[in-house]
Amino acid sequence: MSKVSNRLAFSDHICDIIRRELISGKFAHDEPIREQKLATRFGTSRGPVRDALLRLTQEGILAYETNKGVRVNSPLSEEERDVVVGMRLQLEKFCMRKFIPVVTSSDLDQISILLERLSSACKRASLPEVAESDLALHRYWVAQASPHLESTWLGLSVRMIMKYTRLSKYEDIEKEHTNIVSAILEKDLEKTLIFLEANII
Amino acid sequence: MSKVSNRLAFSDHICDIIRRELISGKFAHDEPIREQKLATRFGTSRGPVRDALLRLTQEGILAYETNKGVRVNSPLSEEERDVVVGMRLQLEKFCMRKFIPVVTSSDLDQISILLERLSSACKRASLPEVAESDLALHRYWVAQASPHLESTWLGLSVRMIMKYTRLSKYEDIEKEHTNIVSAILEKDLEKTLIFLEANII
DNA sequence: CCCTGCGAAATTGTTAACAATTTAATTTGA
DNA sequence: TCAAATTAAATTGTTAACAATTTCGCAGGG
Repeated sequence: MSKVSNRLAFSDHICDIIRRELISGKFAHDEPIREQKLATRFGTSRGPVRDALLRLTQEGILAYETNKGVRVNSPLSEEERDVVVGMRLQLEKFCMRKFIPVVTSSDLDQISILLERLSSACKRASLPEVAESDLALHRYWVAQASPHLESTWLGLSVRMIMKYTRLSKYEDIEKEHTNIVSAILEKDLEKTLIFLEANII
Repeated sequence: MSKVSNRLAFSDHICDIIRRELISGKFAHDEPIREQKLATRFGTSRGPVRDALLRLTQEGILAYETNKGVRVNSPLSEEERDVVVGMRLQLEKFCMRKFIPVVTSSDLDQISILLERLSSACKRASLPEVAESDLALHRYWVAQASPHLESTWLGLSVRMIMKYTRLSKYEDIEKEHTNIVSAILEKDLEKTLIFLEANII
């Protein structure tokens, strides 16, 4: 029997792993996802897998049909993606306005670590790690500024990133986030928002 | 190929019922919600109840802690609510722009029925029914214009409505929606958007 | 060749039991 | 008396089995 972490339930772990794989394009669009297959792969029963799939359905990554299971949702249209980008930007700018005035040195340490992870992933040109550490960095200030809206933010961001074709230019991603973080270090709100807008497109 | 109506899974049903009760304020904020209690109430086992609670957690209505279960999420701050309102408005205006040019007479029939149900609920001053039919009406054009973003819209709308429903005047709600629908009937996009902005606040 | 039923296999939906963890109630000791 | 330790109860996490439903292959007839 596998060892279960104190804090995390199996279903949380499975949810994160599948989300990461969906982001990095491991599954094709409209491909059906079988509960038993994932259960045996993770060495659990179907229960936790089912929990994870239901949550990803609510995030909009998967689509669910009664008695037919889940499949990878079809991609957003260009127009739909533009709307999602606008909503995420609106949300994340709000979080940044709340965050910057109250940022602590501990926050800056954490952010530096997350940025370093992202830079490293960019240098290695590892798509899954770039996508994951990109989200993790943004998620930090969202969670700090407004934990209530963290799940809303995650849903928008994941759907955005799934349509992301820009992810091939790793050096741009690294530069954009370096700019954002250094603006945060200076506690320069306006500059931060400008770099955010340049990044979230 | 005509689509036969699928029997709804029990968890969907439970999810809808609990959401409605949360919207109408049946549970206090931070009140813990027990799986077994709901299971016996609905005459099922804990499985479907758990599915429903996890989905509502992802919508942001409930908050989840490992090994401690779910509780009603604390209400949004004024600022957070303003952001959510802005995001929902952005999304729903997009849907309306897509919807109005392609609206059919069948759509107009459906909308008229939904508006009538809302008016009736307003006249009876029945909070749960007002909240539900309000959402159902808006949901119609969202689902028609962009089914991909329907779950995103639902999450935003439910969190919005939880914060203010009890303060609203029913006659205002009825009038606002009558205005929106008649503008749709005239296929007047600009007028519709104006009435939408007056309603989603 | 097509297509219509008819099973058989695969898959999801639900349940009850058990394990792990948290919460409470009670005991114990200073 | 109060607080820490301990035990008991309640609650969530996980599992395996069973039921309901869908999907697929295939035979038979037009």
